[in-house]
Amino acid sequence: MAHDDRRLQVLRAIVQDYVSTNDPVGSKALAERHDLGVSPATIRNDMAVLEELGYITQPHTSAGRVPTDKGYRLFVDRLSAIKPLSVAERRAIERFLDGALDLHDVLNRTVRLLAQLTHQVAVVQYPTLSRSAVRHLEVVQVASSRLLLVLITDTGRVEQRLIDCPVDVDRDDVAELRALLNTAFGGAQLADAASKVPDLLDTAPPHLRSLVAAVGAALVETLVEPGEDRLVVGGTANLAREAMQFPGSLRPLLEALEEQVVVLRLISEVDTGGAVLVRIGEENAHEALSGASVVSVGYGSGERALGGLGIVGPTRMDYPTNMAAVRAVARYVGQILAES
Amino acid sequence: MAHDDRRLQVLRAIVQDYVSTNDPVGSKALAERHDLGVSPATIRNDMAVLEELGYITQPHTSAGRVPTDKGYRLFVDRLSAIKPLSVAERRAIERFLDGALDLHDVLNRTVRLLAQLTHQVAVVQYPTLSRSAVRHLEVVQVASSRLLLVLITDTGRVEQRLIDCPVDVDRDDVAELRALLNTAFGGAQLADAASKVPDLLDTAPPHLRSLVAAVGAALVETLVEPGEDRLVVGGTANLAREAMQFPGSLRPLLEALEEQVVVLRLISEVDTGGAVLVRIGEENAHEALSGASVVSVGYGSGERALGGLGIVGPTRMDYPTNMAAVRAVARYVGQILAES
DNA sequence: TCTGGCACTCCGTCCGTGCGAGTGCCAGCG
DNA sequence: CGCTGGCACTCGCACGGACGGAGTGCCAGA
Repeated sequence: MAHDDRRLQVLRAIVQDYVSTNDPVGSKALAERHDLGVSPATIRNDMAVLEELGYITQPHTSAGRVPTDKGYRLFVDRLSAIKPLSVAERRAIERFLDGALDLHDVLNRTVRLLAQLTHQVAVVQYPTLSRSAVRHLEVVQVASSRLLLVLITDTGRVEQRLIDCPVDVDRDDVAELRALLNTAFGGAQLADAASKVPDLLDTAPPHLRSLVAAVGAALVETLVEPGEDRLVVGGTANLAREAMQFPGSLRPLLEALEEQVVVLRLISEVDTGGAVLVRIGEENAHEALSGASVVSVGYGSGERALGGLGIVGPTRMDYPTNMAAVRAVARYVGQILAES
Repeated sequence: MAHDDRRLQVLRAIVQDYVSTNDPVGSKALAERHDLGVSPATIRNDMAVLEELGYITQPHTSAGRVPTDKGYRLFVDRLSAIKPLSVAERRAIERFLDGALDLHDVLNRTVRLLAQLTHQVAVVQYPTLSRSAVRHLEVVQVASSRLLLVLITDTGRVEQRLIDCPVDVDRDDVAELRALLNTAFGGAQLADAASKVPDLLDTAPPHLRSLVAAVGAALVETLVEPGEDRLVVGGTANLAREAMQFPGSLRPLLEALEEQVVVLRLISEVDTGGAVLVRIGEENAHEALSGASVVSVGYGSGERALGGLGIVGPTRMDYPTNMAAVRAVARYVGQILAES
C-alpha cells in the first residue's frame, strides 16, 4: 500500500530531523523540509498512526514528535543504509592508525579515532585471549621464590602474571622451564592450553614438576579470570556535550563505563557474520544503559573475530554515519593486526 | 595578635562549613555553628577584612562568603592538619590492595580504591621507566624481519615494542641477541641505557650489529617517547555528582583527563621529600584545571619515587581527609611494590 | 574593641500573562 | 476513499513583576 510506504517515509524523516535538530519535530516542519508531496494535515494523520503503533511519542501534549526506541529500531533495520565514509574520513583513518608501535598503541589510537569520528564514547576490547595463540612464554625470576610469567600472543598482546612458588627456584631450572613451556605451548591456541597442562606435568622432569604445576595453574587462571578481557575507553568528554540527552545525570553511564564488565559483555557479543550490531535504549537490558545506544562490531584478521569495538551514545544519534565509522575502523584495525 | 588569630579561625570555619554544606556561609550561621565567642557583627567585620585580603569572596552582593583559591591555600598551609584515617579505612586499604596479581592489577585497584575513599577522580602513574632498572629483556621474532622487544623492569612494568629490521633475521641470532642484551643491560638503570648502546655496538659480533642498533634505537625511543609514562584514571563518575561545581561543563576536565599529558605533568611533579602536594584552582596553570584542585604525592619503595598518584576534584573539597587518603594509599602501594 | 540595631541590596522563587507551536477534528473536495 | 484547509484547543515556555529572606555595611553605644 502506498499508505504504509508514506508512513515509513514520515518516520524516517522524523528520525532524521530529530537527530539533526534535537527538537521534537512537528508536522509543518516536516512538510517543509521533506518532499513528501502531502500537506501537514495528512502528515498529522500518519503521525497519529505511528504514535498508535509505538514508533513515536510526544514529550508533552502539543509538542512535536520524538522517535521511540522502537522507532529507531525500525529506522535502523529498514529505513536507512549505512552511509559510506567520505574519502577524507577514510584517509584520516589510515593516517591515524598508521605508525602504531604496538598493540597498546594500536588500540589507543583506535579508540581516539573512533571517538573523534563519531563524537561518541568509543570502546575497544583487547583481542580475546581465548581466541589467541601462544607466540612465546617468558619466565623471569623476580625473587628467589617468585616468578613473573609473561605471555605473548600472536595478536601482540602481552600479559604478565606473578607466581609465588612453594620453594626457592634454581636459576637453571628457570631456563629449563622456559624451554619446556615454549615447546609445549608454542603456537598452541590458548583455549587448548588448559587441556595440555596435565600432559606436560607427566612428561616434565621430576625436579620441574612443582614449577610446571604452578605455572600451569597461573596460565589457566589468566584465561578464566574476569579481568582477562581488557577494555579501552575513550571520548567520555563527548558525553558531557550531550549531557542533556540522558535522563538524570551521566553518572550511571560513567559508572558502567568504568565498571567495564557490563560494556564488555555488550561489545564482545558480536555477530559472527561481521555485521554491525545496534542495540537501542531499553534493548540494552542493563539499567545504566537504558537511555543509550550501543553500536558494535567484531574486528579481526580473516574470519575469526579477535574482539569487539564500538561506540556508546544517546539513542538520538546518527546511526547510518556511526555504523559506517565503526565498521570502517574495525576493518582497518583488523588489517593492521593481521600485518603485525 | 588575638585579632589576626580569630580572623584565621573565621576563615577556617568558613572553609569547613562551605565544604560540608556547599552554600555560601554567612556571619550568623558561622556564629551559631562554631564557638567563636563573638557576635555575628564582629564576624562580619572580620569577614570584610578577609575579603579585602582576598581570602574569601561573595558570589553576589548579599550572599554569604565563599573561600577563594587563596583562602583554600591558607587553609591547607596553616589551618588544617592531615586527618588520620580511621581504622576501618586503613583496613579497607589493606584488604583492597592485597591479592593483586601484577602491576596492572595493583594500579587498577589503587585507582579504584582512591576514587572510592575520596569520592573524587583518582589518577595513578605507572612507575617511571627512567627511574626503573632492567630486570629482563626479551626478544621474540614475530615475522622474518620483525621483532618484538619486551622490556621487564624491576618495578614489574612490562613494555613491548615492535621493531622492523632492515633484513631477515636468523633464529639463532635472536637467541644470541637476547643473551647479549641481557648481559649488557641486565640490572642497569634504564636512564643509563642510552649511554651503553654505543659500547655494546662496538663489542657486539659483526653479524649482530645491525640488530643491536635497531634494538638500541627502539629502547632509547621507548624512554623518550611521550607515551612512556602511562596513567590510570578512575572514578570519573564522581565528577558527575559534583558537576555543578565546575564552571561551564565537565567537558574540559574530562578532556584533560583523557589527554593525560596535562594531568601527568601535575601528578609526576612530586615533592622529593614525600610530602603531599596540593594545587588549588588557578595554581594549576592549565585552563581546563583552573576550577579544580589536584592532591598528589609520590609513591615508591624506599626513597626514590617511582611515580605519582593523586586525585583531581573541585577546589571545594575536604583537603585534610583527602590528603590523608592519598598519603596512606601511596604508602601501601609503595610497600606492595617493594615486595614484588 | 565588641555589640545590637537598622536600612539596604540582591538573589531566588512564585505567579500570572501572552505567545507560539503543534495537535485533533471536521467539513469539503477531487 | 483519501487528502486538504480551517479552526479551536492545549500546553510548554519565556517574560516580568512582586515578594520574602538572607546577608551585608554602617553606626551609635557599651
